[in-house]
Formats: sequence, structure tokens, C-alpha cells
Amino acid sequence: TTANVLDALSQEGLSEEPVMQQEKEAMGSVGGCTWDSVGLAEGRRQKTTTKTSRRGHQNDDPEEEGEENDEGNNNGGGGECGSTERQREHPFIVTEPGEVARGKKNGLDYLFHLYEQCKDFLIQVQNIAKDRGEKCPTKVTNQVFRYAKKAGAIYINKPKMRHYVHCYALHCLDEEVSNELRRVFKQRGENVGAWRQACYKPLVGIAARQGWDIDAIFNAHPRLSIWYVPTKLRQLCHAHRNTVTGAASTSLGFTINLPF
Amino acid sequence: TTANVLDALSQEGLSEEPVMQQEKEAMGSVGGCTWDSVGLAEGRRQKTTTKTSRRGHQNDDPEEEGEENDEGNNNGGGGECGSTERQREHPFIVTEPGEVARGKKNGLDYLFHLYEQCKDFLIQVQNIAKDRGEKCPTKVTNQVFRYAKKAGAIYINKPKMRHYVHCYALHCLDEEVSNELRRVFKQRGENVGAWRQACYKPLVGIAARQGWDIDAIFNAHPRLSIWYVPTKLRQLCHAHRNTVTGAASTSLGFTINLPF
DNA sequence: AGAAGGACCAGTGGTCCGTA
DNA sequence: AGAAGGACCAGTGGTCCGTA
Repeated sequence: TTANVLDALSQEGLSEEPVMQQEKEAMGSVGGCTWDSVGLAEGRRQKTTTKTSRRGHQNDDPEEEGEENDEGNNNGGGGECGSTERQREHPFIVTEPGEVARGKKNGLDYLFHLYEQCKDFLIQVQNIAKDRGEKCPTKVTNQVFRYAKKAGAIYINKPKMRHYVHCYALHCLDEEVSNELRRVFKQRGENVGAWRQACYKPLVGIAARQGWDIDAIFNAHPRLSIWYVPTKLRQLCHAHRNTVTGAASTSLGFTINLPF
Repeated sequence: TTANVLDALSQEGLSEEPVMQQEKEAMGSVGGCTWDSVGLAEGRRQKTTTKTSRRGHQNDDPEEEGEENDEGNNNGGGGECGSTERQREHPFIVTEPGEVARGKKNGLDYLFHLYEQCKDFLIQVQNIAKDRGEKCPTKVTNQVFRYAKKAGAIYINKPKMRHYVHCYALHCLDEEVSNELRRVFKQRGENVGAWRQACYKPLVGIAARQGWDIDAIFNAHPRLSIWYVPTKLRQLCHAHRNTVTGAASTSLGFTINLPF
């Protein structure tokens, strides 16, 4: 039951009275909602209505105690709810470390927190697999995303997590540089896409100083080792390995000119 | 170029004058053949005729120096060849360590040698991947089997290798027990299927003495770590972990009654 | 325009079963 | 019958692109 741990990590303080999953289920709704579109029929959380009467199958079902996180602006405060469709997570904005995202936005601390939630889900999947004597995943796989969704973490999905993996990698590998990059890009008023692109550069610098083996760098880090190395990051490291000469950097990774 | 290494390992002495791959290619045939069925049109080694003019693509092509092994009775001595179809490898028979299989049969030393060939192919695939900065497999994957086939090792295929993995595992983990099992089953005149089934039992015993973690056992062994743990072996270990009581064995793995 | 994520796709692990 | 392996299939890693 990581729910409490995760609830405790709520970082933006805008959700209203974080309710326990059991209570929410008992209420017959999903807890408060702050959706833009009020919309149509029940599209979200049909899971809740069919939950009992599963179990015991040979599947990936999480335990009853669900995994609901109403942290931050994560579309989870109080508000018009009930019938819902077409809801998406609020988009990310560049925030400084510790900063709360205002309005219908989510901050980068929240983004990084999602990666830690995935790790918790992976651990649960691993424990179940070990119990059953089944193959035990070492990475965040489709199975883990499926499990997270069933556990109620509908705001976690594969495309999103893969999209920002390298940003999380920088956060893990050099938090100071990561923090500084966030401050600079917020200061400049850059959007999330620009910040995301900028995260590659210092990572390539880190790889340069460690023999260009980005897989080894990921695998050596306890929180990072459960994530696949993003294709683009791998390609950048490879391209630069063949480009950088003996005059290569020994500094913070900003001495190398990268093609963006 | 593992060809020489592999040629040197030829263990049954029935192939006639092992020819180098280049010479074979130049001869425009596949080297000698000892097929039962002489048969139909060119079905084997159409690869040879289309070989030049590939390369440089983004694919898994092995280098020009092919990988041809005419060891043992591996359907590779001299004989009627040319037009071929429906050829299969000679079936395995239970042989003692060092024993040459007679007739149109292959022995178990040859079987185990195939696993070592696969390791060599994996290493080649890994080197290519590292060179290109691509994902680097740690196991014998489909990609490796595809590479082996293109390199000329048409006698290596996934179903066969997966079928006997646990037999190879026993050979790696306790060669003495493996050898003794071979002698006993040969003595009794058992067929390969019976020997294969019997290999599970001592493996479960090994797992019992090492905390039942068959994945850890595979991963800790340098030759075994590149193979996926077979489903049935994993299931047996799991089933017995929950069955064996405190009176569990400390002996050679034959004290536990297994359900076959 | 910038961004979130459903849904698709090529190639995987796994092994069945038509074949000889 | 015993055995080798082509070929299939469910579920994977990867990410595009229709959506809002």
C-alpha cells in the first residue's frame, strides 16, 4: 500500500481534502474533480464499477487498496465531476524546484514524482511475480503501466513517461544542474518543450565524462535503472562520441556544442 | 570470425574434410551434404546466391565471413547434395561425454556446443550494436537467431535451443551430475525425450540448495546468463518451493520426489 | 501553437502442431 | 513412436498523430 506514501508527497497543495481510496469508492465517485469539460457519459473510471468480482484471475490486477493521487493540480481537486469524458491531465509548465504550479497546470516536481510512483508500482508487480514464481520485470514495462492504471493511477501512461524520461534522468544524475536549468528556463519564460529539449545537452556532457556508456550510467543509478534509455538520448551520445575530439570537456557538459 | 574456433571443436569426426566457408562459397555449393532425402529444388542456402549486394543496410547482417559448421553428423559430411528440401538436422541421441554419435544422429556434446555457438553469435551482435550505438541485447534473442541463420548456421533455431536449455543448464551448473545422468540414460537405452525430462530433477535440487531463485542461478553463471529461464523449470522451482518442508534435501537433488 | 495520450505497428518471447 | 523446426500468436517497446 504505497497510497499513503504517495499522498504524503502531495506537493502543490491545491487538491481539496485528499480522500482515501476506500472512502472514494464508498462514495461511488472518484473523489473531487476539477475538469474543464464537464461533458458526456462515464468514460473515466469505469474500472470502479466493475472492480469487485475480479480477483483471483491469472492477471495483473492490483490489490483492492487502490492508488489514487490527488496531488498538485493533477485534475484532482474538488469541482464539477460525475460525468466525464475527454479529460486529460493539465499540461506541464516549467517550475522551479519546490514551486507550486498555478492555474490548470502541473509542475515539474509533480512530473518527477510520477516517475517515483512508477517505481513503486514496479516493486508491487515484482513482488507479485516473485510470489507466483513468474518472470519478474526489472524495468517499467507495459505490464507495470497496466497495473498502475488498474490501481487507479489513470494519470500515468506510457507515452508521457517515455517522453520525459531523460528529464528525470538529469534530475537523478545531477540535481543541481537540473534545478538550475529549470530556473533559467522559467526565467526566460520558455515552454515545457523547450526545457525538455534542453535537458539532453547536460546529459550528453555527463555521458562524455563517463565513457559515453549511457546504458551503464542508467543501470548504475538506483532510480534510473528501471527506465529504458530513450532512443534519442542514446543516438545523441553515439553521435557525439564519434564527434568529440581529444579536446573534450571536463566541465559541466556545456562546453560541447550540440545540434540544437 | 568464430568459424575457426568452432571448426576446431568438431567432436564426432564424421564430417569429411571440413572446408572453409570461402572455399565453399567459391565452389558454388554448400560443402558436402549427407541428406537422407535428396529431393527437390533449392530450398536451403538461397542466402548464398543473394549474399553479395546486401551490406551497409540498417539490418542484422553478419559479416561476409560466414559461419558454417560441419561438425559431427550435423548433416554436413560429404554426400549427395545440390538440390535439397525438407532437410532437418539429424535427431539427437543420448551419448556419453566425449562419445561420437553413430549413424544419422547427433550427440549431446554437439547439442551443448550449439549453445556455445549461440553465445559467440550473441557477442557478435553485441559488438555490432555497441559500434552503432544501438540497444545491446544481453540474452539470445530473436535477433541473434536471425543473425546466426544469416551467418550460415542454419542448424540453429529458436525452438530447438529453447527446448534443451535446461539440459544445457545442468551441464553448466553441475557437469558431473549431468555426465552421470547421460551415462545412466544411455545405459538404459532411454531416448532423448526421457533424458531431457530427467534433467529437471537435479536442477530443482540445485535451486533448492540456493534459495529457489532460479533466475539468480542462471544470471550468476557466465555461460547460462545469456539464456532465458525456461517456463517449465521456473514453474517446477516455484511448485517445489511451496511443497518442500523443513526436511528439505541437502544432497545431490535426488532426495526430492518430483512429479515425473 | 503547444501538449497529452489512445492506439497502432514492427518485431519479441514463447511454443504448438503440421511435418517427416 | 519420437523428434526437428516453420510458423503462429498474444502481448512488448516504441512513438505517431488524431485530439483538445
